[in-house]
Amino acid sequence: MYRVDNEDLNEQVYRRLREMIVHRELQPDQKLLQEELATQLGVSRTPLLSAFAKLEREMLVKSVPRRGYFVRSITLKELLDIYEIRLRLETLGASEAARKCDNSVLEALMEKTDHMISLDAEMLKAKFPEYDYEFHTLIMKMSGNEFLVSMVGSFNLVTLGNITGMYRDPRGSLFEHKSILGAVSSRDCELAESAMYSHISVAKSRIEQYSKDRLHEAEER
Amino acid sequence: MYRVDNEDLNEQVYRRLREMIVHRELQPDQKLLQEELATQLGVSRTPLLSAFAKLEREMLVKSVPRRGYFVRSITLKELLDIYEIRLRLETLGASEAARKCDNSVLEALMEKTDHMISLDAEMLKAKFPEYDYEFHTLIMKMSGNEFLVSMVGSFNLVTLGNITGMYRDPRGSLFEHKSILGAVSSRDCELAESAMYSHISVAKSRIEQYSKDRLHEAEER
DNA sequence: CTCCAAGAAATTGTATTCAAAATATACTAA
DNA sequence: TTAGTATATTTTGAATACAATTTCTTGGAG
Repeated sequence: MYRVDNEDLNEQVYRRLREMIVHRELQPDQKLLQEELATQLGVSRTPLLSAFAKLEREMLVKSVPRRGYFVRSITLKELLDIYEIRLRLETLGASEAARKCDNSVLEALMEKTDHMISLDAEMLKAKFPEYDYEFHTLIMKMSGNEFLVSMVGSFNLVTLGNITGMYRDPRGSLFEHKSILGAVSSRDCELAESAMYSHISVAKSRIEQYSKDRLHEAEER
Repeated sequence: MYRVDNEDLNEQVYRRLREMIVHRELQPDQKLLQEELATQLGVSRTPLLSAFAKLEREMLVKSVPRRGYFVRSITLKELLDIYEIRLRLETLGASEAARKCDNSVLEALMEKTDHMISLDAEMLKAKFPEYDYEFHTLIMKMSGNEFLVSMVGSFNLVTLGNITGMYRDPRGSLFEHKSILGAVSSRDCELAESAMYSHISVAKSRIEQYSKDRLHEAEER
């Protein structure tokens, strides 16, 4: 019999570091001092290095040989590149989710979305990022394609850690989520796909707009 | 001044292991004995573990805590899931490549493709997998989206290691490659996208057909 | 005062070590 | 024999150790 619960230090350290990066406890471009981090996490450098290797392939850190590991900072171009990919992958996921839709998961997600809508502005702003990550992950899970889950998952993590300050009012997102869920529950693949497409397009335009504004600001000074 | 050439053991070991898996020197589901592999590669277990961590996120190995690392075997469903994703990602890549196309790379690739066509059947069969990997990678590079390069790259590696025996005559692929290149060089995004779409669709159907045949065979026995 | 060089300190990359867990082996009892 | 258990061996997970490299510091020289 296998022990599925078993989680080695590698994995724990990996998860914790990932969290620290996404939550900005570790700043972009910050050098990851191995001894310091190891002490802080109460482990040796060995599991840390394996965690770094994973995070590297997930674009959350970068390695400069003989210089160490650094939190990877994402440029605007890269962020848009990621959205271009999410546009392709998450539409696929939504379409497949509609095909294979599991009602129990779907209902729970609908309830959660309604619950979010009922929150007041401040509370919503605080809880939205986590919820948003969960929403997108669950849709991908419904698709039954594990690769989608893992890829979209890491893109969303990168996104999460990098769009601080460019968030729009989350309420709009929530209504978009509801239409996606509606399309999925009615098993309409094409509708689900297009609902997801516009949802992500909106977010992408928002980022483009934000970057244009910042450029403008810079010019005016 | 940075030393870009610098490649630490981690990276060397990672590359070598990846090669060994794709070339089937390490069989699917085979347990990766750390001490043995380390000795064989002339390193200690430390860099090996970092390499494993990377390969794990690349779906080439899987970790079973306290039991070790194993070469990941891909099921037919997973292979088809991968093709579904490639269909989405590589069409995006082809379209962007057509938009930003760099003629020097393109011409080299065209020549290489023509050269491949001129080879005799046996030679072609031997050299095709490597060439195919390069073709798809270069198209993604032309797109200018680094994430596409790395994602499609690892999918192609997984594919490469798992479609042994289901290869069709590569000559057909080469002609499809030529139409993709044609579309890219004429900067026609939509045509490039659809050419890539049908190219990957053909490969996908081939796999579906193969799996049906195998099922049939099994029933007849 | 600034720039550079030499030496000291810190940090990384990698090997080695050791404890804990898993696997294999040998022995005993039915 | 065969199953089950105790013991030995192997293997993993993780800390420690150490050499090589980078970074910091200090002390001139211009």
